Amino acid sequence: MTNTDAGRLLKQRQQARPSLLYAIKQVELVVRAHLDDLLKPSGVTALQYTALTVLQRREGLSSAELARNSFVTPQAMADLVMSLERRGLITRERDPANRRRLLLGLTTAGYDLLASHEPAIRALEEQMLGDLDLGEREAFADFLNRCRAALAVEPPQ
Amino acid sequence: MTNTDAGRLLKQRQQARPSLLYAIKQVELVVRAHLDDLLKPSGVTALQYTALTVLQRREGLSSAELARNSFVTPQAMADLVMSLERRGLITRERDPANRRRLLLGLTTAGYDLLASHEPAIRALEEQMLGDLDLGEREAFADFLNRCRAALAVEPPQ
DNA sequence: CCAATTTCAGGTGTACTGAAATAA
DNA sequence: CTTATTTCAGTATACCTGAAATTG
Repeated sequence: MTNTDAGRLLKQRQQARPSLLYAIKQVELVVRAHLDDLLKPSGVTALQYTALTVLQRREGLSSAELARNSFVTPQAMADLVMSLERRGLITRERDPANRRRLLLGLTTAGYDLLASHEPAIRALEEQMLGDLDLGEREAFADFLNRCRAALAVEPPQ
Repeated sequence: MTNTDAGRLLKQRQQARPSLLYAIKQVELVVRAHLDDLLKPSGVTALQYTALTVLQRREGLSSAELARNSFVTPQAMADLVMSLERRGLITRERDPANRRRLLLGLTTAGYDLLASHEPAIRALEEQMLGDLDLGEREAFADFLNRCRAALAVEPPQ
């Protein structure tokens, strides 16, 4: 069967129910839109905020490790890390055990920024999950973790 | 309590379990990384591919409607739409009932492109869900739809 | 010599704000 | 007159490839 044949068949049945891949993307899109609105006043993007929350949980990561965590190139993460450093939200210090690496950590300003947004972020998550009971939330988290594990070579933490 | 106090408290307990917002973002990140690799040979980005799948399900949308569906500005979507038209994957035709609107539709080349990638996309979804049985998949889809509905003013479709 | 981290250089894609033209 | 859609112009950020320097 040629591609054109396949295309015509697809056009004929015209169904193509939305996939779970698409459903995940849609939820992520609407979450990001809300996050952008929420974070705009403080001048950090959703991407920068996410990087800060990762550093909060795993202090002492290098930029390269952070890049692997987010599936981007080390160069792309370097841009983000430098802008966070310029804003005074993170520090970079040579790893004494391996002088190639620059270990990242949050400054007090970084912690303050996270703390100041925590209530609104928590409220956003609560709005998203409002309809789900405790058991459903646990199942949801479990599904997401299993999906990530099934696609990732190395699960982040 | 000042922000600085909150920041210190957060630093002290050092817990901050990953949120469901973050778990969703992580799954979306790893899916997008796989999608990019998959689509790279054909020269379309994951965003362009997603737009094509939306048009496949809902032919006759305008660019502005597509933009609202993806929570981006009409200008941002116009860029994407024009590049799809330049590649010959979609058509734009004046809506006879409302001559402001340009209705979007897939060309045969557009359908062929979707059809040629369908098996790999389906395999990617299967790899992601490999661990989940049928009942869990239905519950997962249900959770995602309820989360989107809880955050979106207007559910797409 | 090879691998990992960082940095420099340059290019492209994405999405934004602001503003204007057209049509309902 | 107001609103929606599209288009034009300019800008910032994000992310990429390629290459070089440093260290292990």
